[in-house]
Amino acid sequence: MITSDLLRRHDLRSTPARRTVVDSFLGAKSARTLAELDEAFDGDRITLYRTLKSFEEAGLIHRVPDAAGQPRYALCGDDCGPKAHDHTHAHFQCDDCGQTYCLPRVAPITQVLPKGYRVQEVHVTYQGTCQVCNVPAAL
Amino acid sequence: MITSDLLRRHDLRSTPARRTVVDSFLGAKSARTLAELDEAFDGDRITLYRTLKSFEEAGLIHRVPDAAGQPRYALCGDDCGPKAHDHTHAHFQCDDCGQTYCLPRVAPITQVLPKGYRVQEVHVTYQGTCQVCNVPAAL
DNA sequence: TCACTCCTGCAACTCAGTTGTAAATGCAAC
DNA sequence: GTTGCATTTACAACTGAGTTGCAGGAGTGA
Repeated sequence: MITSDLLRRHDLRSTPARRTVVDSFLGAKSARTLAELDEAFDGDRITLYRTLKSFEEAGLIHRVPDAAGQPRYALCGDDCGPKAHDHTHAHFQCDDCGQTYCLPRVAPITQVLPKGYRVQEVHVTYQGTCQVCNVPAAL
Repeated sequence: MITSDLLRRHDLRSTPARRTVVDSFLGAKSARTLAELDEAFDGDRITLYRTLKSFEEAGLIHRVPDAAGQPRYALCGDDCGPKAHDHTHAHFQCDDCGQTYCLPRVAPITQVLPKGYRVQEVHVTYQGTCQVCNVPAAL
């Protein structure tokens, strides 16, 4: 079973609650808010918080900064684990459907910085209309 | 008086509470968290919330998205007002001192986006070491 | 099957932020 | 300088997000 494997690969026990959360991520192509995850999760609110924390520590998911400051969560790539995270990709937030998508990696754009600044990470978030909502109604 | 003028230019009444908040912004070159503002503010917590909300609506300050999702506030440029905001500049968050600075405008980097996405705004946040903390100890 | 470790759910709590309201204050008109 | 009105401030009370402690239950390896 894919879900259980995914959990075990990150040294996480396979429990019903955790499988529900992972399935919720696998079933959605965009980053999930806590409210969205809570809706698909019939267990305790505290369990969800702890589950997400465990997932984050294990490198299974990562937190996506929302334009409004609201936290969102998305599945990590295969390269991520408890010791190394690679989240230099950009995020796209759609004003129409409200979804947040992970985009391919951004090219470094550090040259615009004034002298003296040393950059470790770059977070880029686009706001606009996504592929799905941008399709003309005629189609 | 500069502080009062700044308030009146944005159609805001000049009150002691507001002058304190504006002075706190003028005295700091980096974006302020609510906690930092609250420390410099001896009035009511609720007054601070409402003051910041008024300032934001009047285009005097803008909200800066922190890497951790914590809201920060910074003074707007002269171009900003209640009707138009121009916040296409980037922000730099220092891992050493924890400060967040507004940087010059970023060049558009929309070409990395897959087809079908229409971009309205780009939020760029750098994380690393700022000018001040990056100075070698020998200096 | 058993024992141990980790997970889950419950209760209780803290803290950030909001709403309603009455009193105080700023500011413009006279 | 005084007055009146609109706005601002402070207080009380509330809501909701997130955390902590703990006991019981479930997963996993021997």
